Amino acid sequence: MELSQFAAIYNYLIPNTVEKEVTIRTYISNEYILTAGEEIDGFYFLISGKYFVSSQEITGKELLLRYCQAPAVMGDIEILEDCVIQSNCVAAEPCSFVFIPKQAYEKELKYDAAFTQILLKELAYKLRTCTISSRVNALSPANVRLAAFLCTIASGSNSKASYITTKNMEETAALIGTTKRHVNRILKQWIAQEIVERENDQIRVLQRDKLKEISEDVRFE
Amino acid sequence: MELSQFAAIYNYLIPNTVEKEVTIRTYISNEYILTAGEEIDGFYFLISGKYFVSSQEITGKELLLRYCQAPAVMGDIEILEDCVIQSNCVAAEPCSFVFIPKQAYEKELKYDAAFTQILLKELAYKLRTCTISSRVNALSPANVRLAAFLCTIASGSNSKASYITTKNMEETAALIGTTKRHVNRILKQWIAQEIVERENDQIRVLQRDKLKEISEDVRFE
DNA sequence: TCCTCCTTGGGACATCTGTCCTTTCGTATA
DNA sequence: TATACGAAAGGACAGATGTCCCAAGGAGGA
Repeated sequence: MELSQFAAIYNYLIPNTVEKEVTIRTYISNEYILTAGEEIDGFYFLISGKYFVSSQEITGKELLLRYCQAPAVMGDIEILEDCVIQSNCVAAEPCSFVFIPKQAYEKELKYDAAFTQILLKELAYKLRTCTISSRVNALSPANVRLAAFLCTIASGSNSKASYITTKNMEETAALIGTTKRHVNRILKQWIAQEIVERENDQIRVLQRDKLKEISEDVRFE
Repeated sequence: MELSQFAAIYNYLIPNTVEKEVTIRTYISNEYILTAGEEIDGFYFLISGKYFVSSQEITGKELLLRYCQAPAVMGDIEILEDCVIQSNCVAAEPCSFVFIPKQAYEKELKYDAAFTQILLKELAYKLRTCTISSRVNALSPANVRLAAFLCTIASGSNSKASYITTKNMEETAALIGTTKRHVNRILKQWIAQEIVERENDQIRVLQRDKLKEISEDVRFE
């Protein structure tokens, strides 16, 4: 989806913030934006920041579905399918959104051609990437997924070396669909190969190229 | 997505078949409808029959993405994202579609509110189910996926006992993301438990309840 | 300071799954 | 008929991954 179209929507919506019940919502790092199982209240158009989407099985197992940066929309599935929130959305860094209440959409935007085109493109994009990651998740072993994960979250940082805090290994492991134990196994192997090193609660990427090689073009975005 | 809305579209489109370049396309069992990597020529609205969608990795590995029955649409991702065909679509039984050429869509339907709503709902539905199956494929072991697969393809048949032809075990295995060898292992175990039996090239389901239990509510649809 | 609780890393083992290979069997062909 | 070829089942083994558990270390409270 092209940013220019998104920008058009933003420009259209933001000036009307007060009058049309359209507001800006902001979240801090690690804050839950949406929680699976709850009711959706409207559309969220990401303006800045990144968030990640994960979903949970009945068993409690979690899985990273994708990382999102602008332009991105939350709430589309839920409003269009009239269902509860399907996945957890958590801010990966400070995020701000243009928020459009569900009622405002139903009343004023549902048959707005420009708005619907934006939604269509966004949904098609999500579906295509979901299809790709579905295949990848199912067919790639855990070390490939872990490498892809590290590449993804390290993508914003310094290109020479990056530090990744592992304050919560349990959750990190769950996000890529495996266990802490197994992540440790993989890391230990990479440390032996000097691809990464550990220090306190940080994983430092030493050879990003190697990680990219291992991840085989898999990306969570 | 509700069938009634789909019916409305069909009723709207079909009478105009000749004038508007809208045609009916039919396929026999096992025929390829769309092949990944080729160009899309239009929208396909399923009227009758079932097809399945699978995708291939560079490695040649295949994975079942979903089974579709009416109402269902093919070509939406490709046209909206302007990309080549993302997945293979193969008729599971004789299928017929209302076919709308891409140009006809661009010219006459792109800003048609009713048509856009149909697309939106279909995309949202696909995205939701893709999300679910993504998680399931990634987190469920092969026996759960195989049970789900058998339940899905047996769902149309007699409820007491069903026969499934395994003319092509290799492909069946690939579809659920594993190998023929492993499928055999699982089947052997189920035969010992009298959940299924094999005869010639058929798998006969003896205890569908057990399979449903094993499949843990996983469905490819 | 000492105790307790929690988290983390990793050992041991079981299970899941893929790869390779052998045997068997049916079919086609000389 | 005998031979050859190929598909299918399954044995053997290795690697990937999950489960259970323990020891070490850090944080917080008595």
